[in-house]
Amino acid sequence: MKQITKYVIKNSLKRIFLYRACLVRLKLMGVERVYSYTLANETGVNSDQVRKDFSEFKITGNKRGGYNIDELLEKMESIFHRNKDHNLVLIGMGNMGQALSKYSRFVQRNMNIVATFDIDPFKQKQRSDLPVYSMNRLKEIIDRFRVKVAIIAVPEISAQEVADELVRHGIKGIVNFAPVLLKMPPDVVVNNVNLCDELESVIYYVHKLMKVDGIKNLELLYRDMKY
Amino acid sequence: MKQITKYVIKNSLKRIFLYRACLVRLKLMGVERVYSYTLANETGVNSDQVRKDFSEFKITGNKRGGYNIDELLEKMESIFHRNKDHNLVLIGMGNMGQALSKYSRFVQRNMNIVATFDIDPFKQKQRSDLPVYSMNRLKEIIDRFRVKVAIIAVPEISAQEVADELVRHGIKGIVNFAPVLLKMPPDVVVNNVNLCDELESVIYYVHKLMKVDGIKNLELLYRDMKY
DNA sequence: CATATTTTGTGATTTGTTTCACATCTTTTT
DNA sequence: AAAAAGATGTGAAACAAATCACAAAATATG
Ligand SMILES: NC(=O)c1ccc[n+]([C@@H]2O[C@H](COP(=O)([O-])OP(=O)(O)OC[C@H]3O[C@@H](n4cnc5c(N)ncnc54)[C@H](O)[C@@H]3O)[C@@H](O)[C@H]2O)c1
Ligand SMILES: NC(=O)c1ccc[n+]([C@@H]2O[C@H](COP(=O)([O-])OP(=O)(O)OC[C@H]3O[C@@H](n4cnc5c(N)ncnc54)[C@H](O)[C@@H]3O)[C@@H](O)[C@H]2O)c1
Repeated sequence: MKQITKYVIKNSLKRIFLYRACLVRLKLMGVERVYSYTLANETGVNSDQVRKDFSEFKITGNKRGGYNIDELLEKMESIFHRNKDHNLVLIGMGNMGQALSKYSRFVQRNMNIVATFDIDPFKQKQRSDLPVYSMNRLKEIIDRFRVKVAIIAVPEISAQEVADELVRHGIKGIVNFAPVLLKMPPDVVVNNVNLCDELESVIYYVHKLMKVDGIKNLELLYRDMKY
Repeated sequence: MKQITKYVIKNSLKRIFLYRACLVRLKLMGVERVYSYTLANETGVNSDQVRKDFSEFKITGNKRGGYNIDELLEKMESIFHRNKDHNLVLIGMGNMGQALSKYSRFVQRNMNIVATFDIDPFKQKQRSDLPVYSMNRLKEIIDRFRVKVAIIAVPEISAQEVADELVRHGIKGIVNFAPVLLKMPPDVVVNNVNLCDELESVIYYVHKLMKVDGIKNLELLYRDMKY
């Protein structure tokens, strides 16, 4: 029962990520407690929204006293299952795959790429920080490290095939950099990251902004962009 | 007059990108005409939505006859200003920058990275397909190629500073890979691409899916994920 | 050429999200 | 200790997005 599988990160979840990043920064600066409007200012949303978002995720603070940063972060960590480590596999060690494999922030956030895979025997021989295996060791590694989430960075043409194999071996979540919609069973989460689209949408909005004349229209446009 | 600047690609715009990719594929397969439900099937949305989206972007077809693929694509090209070329600059030729600079699909979609920049003199000397300049040639290149949109792939710590410089030289749109919110004048469009967040959100939804028991809850979850 | 069929395009309706407004709780001040 | 001030948390209201439903148009059929 395969179907086109894709999802959009809910805006409220996106904002939660924003708040968290902001909290981490404030904590480093020695701040201990924040108010909804503190977070609002720092993240460019409004304070009602901050509180509503918190309410959606069952996060509470102290009336009048705001929120204790440590408590907030702890709650968020448990919401995002960051108290445990998450093992990942990365398929495709081309340009994109190499860059991702070297990205240290994944580890900082408890997401460890335990191994990478490529069909190209040459790529397998290159030495890099992470092992590059051939595809026939996929099952072994996924089982050994109990991997549930994979990153696909193979060419468009191979993406579906690779995704199918991943799912056969028990993968339940995929971040897909190939610009294709994958057909997957409904219990697999697929997040498509399409960098061309991200760029094009900026170009689109820039053109729109340049065409706008009056202040009125500008405000309408900002609304449109969810400013 | 700087402020936190960010925007979210409207879902309707995201879907338009989806339709276009699908149309390109169908055209290659020799298909000439599509119906709203064709696109709906291929992209996993429903056909009412396809028509509503088209209506939002002033795209029309023939009653009973559906849409002619060539006409559709032409209209979309003009909506996205793809009839003209778009020159881009890329700042930061580290792991991410290198990968992006080699991504051929940008060019296929009329987006040309005309030059890249890095403060590291060593990076400037490496030979690559694209020139790697020092930052003091930024203005010259932006002016010469009438660049309006830039890609930031420098470390978090330098991103704001680099963005400020870009804006001083006339850049109006930024795709920012550094995990920081930029403070920008309101007439600059900033699209933050945060790959950690993309991954974490998948982990989040995978956990949610695994916890779900009944079919009922599954449906609720799908709704939540904008399946 | 009249009738049946199919598909678009869009108001009307439903569903979802954001903003508003204020009761409630907590801390500070007098 | 009472009053004032400041912040949260959450229904209600306003706004936005998605789905429904159907008239209107185009094509096919007999
Ligand atoms: N390079 C970028 O900046 C960039 C940006 C956005 C998206 N992408 C997308 O990411 C994907 C990879 O891009 P890239 O530039 O790294 O391409 P690439 O050609 O450099 O790398 C692809 C890698 O995948 C490997 N591969 C191919 N088929 C495979 C298979 N069946 N199983 C395992 N490995 C396989 C190849 O050996 C190669 O190493 C593409 O879909 C591309 O569209 C790339
Ligand atoms: N590598 C990844 O896969 C990845 C993924 C997502 C996001 N990012 C983000 O992208 C950015 C770059 O990541 P990276 O892995 O390529 O880092 P990197 O350290 O490999 O590269 C950064 C490059 O920027 C250059 N630089 C530093 N300061 C500069 C300045 N002021 N002006 C011009 N150039 C400057 C450095 O010389 C270096 O070449 C970071 O913000 C990172 O968080 C990277």
